[in-house]
Amino acid sequence: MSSATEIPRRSDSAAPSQTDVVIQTIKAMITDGRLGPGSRLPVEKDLAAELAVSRGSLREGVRALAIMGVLETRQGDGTYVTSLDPNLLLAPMGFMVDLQSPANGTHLQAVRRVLETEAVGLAATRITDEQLAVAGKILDDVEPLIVADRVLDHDAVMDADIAFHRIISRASGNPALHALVDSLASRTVRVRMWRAISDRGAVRETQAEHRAILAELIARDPDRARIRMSNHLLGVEEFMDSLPDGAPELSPPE
Amino acid sequence: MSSATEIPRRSDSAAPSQTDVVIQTIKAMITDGRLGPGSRLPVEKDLAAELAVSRGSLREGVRALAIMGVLETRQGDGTYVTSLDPNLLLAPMGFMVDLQSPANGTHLQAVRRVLETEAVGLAATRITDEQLAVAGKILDDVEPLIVADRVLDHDAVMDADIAFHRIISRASGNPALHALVDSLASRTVRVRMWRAISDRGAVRETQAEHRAILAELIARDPDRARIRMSNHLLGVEEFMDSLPDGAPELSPPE
DNA sequence: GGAAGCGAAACATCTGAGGAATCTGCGTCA
DNA sequence: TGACGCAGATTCCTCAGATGTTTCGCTTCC
Repeated sequence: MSSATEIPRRSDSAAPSQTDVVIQTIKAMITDGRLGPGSRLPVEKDLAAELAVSRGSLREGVRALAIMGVLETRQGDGTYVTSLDPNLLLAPMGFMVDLQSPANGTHLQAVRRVLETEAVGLAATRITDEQLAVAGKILDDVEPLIVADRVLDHDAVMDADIAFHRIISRASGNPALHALVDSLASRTVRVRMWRAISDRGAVRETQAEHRAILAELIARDPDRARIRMSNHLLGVEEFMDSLPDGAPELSPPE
Repeated sequence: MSSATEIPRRSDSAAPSQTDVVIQTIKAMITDGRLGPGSRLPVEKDLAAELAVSRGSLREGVRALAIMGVLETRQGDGTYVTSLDPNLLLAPMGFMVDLQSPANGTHLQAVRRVLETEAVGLAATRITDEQLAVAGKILDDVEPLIVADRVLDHDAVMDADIAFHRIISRASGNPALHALVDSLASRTVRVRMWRAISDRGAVRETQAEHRAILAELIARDPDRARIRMSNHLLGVEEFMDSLPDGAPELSPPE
């Protein structure tokens, strides 16, 4: 084996904790088909006995899986397997994206650009007239919030940005792609993004790029839509790269 | 809002469990900068008191974060924040990919194709001679295992496949991209993939495609490398699409 | 027949205890 | 003086029991 680089492996087979046993066993139950979406798990006491662990350890494992969106516990009812939809399982990824340092944020942004470019290309031939109308309305509603390259309501503009991109990725028809793009462009990431755009006085420019993307979608032209989206996100990347970096929310010394 | 599909939202603000409090608080500590990579957390007792939860609830939250690769607990020592590297944080995503149904597997495969195509394009201008040599050796070593379109050692061929693609994505120079590609092409996914390839008698063809990709990398030609990779993964997608589908070993009857 | 009420079932949380692994400081010895 | 080994302290790991809260299903009553 080419063990090669020093990949830090947490799951040393040496000491699998009780909680790890729980997680691995339940995962195996699902992949084996013993448990399917919507299935109900045995009650805590029984399952703990079956896996030969205490209820406390079982709960730790179940909770971890619940956080990851695999299981869902309902007090007074029971524990169930979720639908296992991509949106549900990829949601926690946004959590991890938030924890990335700004340096890696640049890398993630590049990934996002690639994926959204693909998404807009797919969407160009699949997006419905209704979706196009909604996207257009989003851009229209934002317009009055921008005056002389200053933003009146940052949150509203950001929400519109999220909604606009989300409609497009959803229209791609690939739920996994949609979920992934959504995770990569979490709210935390976008806060940094819009600060960069705002600092550079590029709010109107960004808005214009959005309109250009929408125009290509209306024209149902995948190639041109890709170019517009790619250009749009490339611009955002440049803004973020030139950001002073530094800690996320920490008040910059200057 | 276009609430659209009935996405089951677990995080109803109505009832944030104690464990959720723990997770959110610790996450906030990290994003705020109060805790950085390598930082040590207060001991269980103190932290539980600070967050006003019992040790058990605290442990559930800490464990969940540990599973996600954010924290690392060392018995007898303490609890620490990990390096927060993309490889570490995106690793659990492979777990979620494994749980996807075959139907969504097709969608994930499409995402993988897009990302790996980008990766190979970036790698073409950055890959080192050493990495090229290793990639070449991987393909050479696999050759004798294939005779008349039959595979002697499935595991070995699959490992080689993983290693080949991994070297390329690593050479892209984008750690986030590398980590993501790695997660999408988990071992479980590849098992299905190679079964499809094998069933279609396309083993030699696949090997030839790998060699074509390597040739373009040696030539340092990003455009051609992209085409080769895209073609390669598109072929794999087709094989998988034509697979009898159906759940692996799922027995729905009750 | 329908609705309100009761009780069982199940998860949520807390508390206390003992065990195992690790680190630290001190003493001993060469 | 330096290295080694041992004991204590620290910390996480696991377990067990008890109580609170929520939900579901059945019964009873109007």
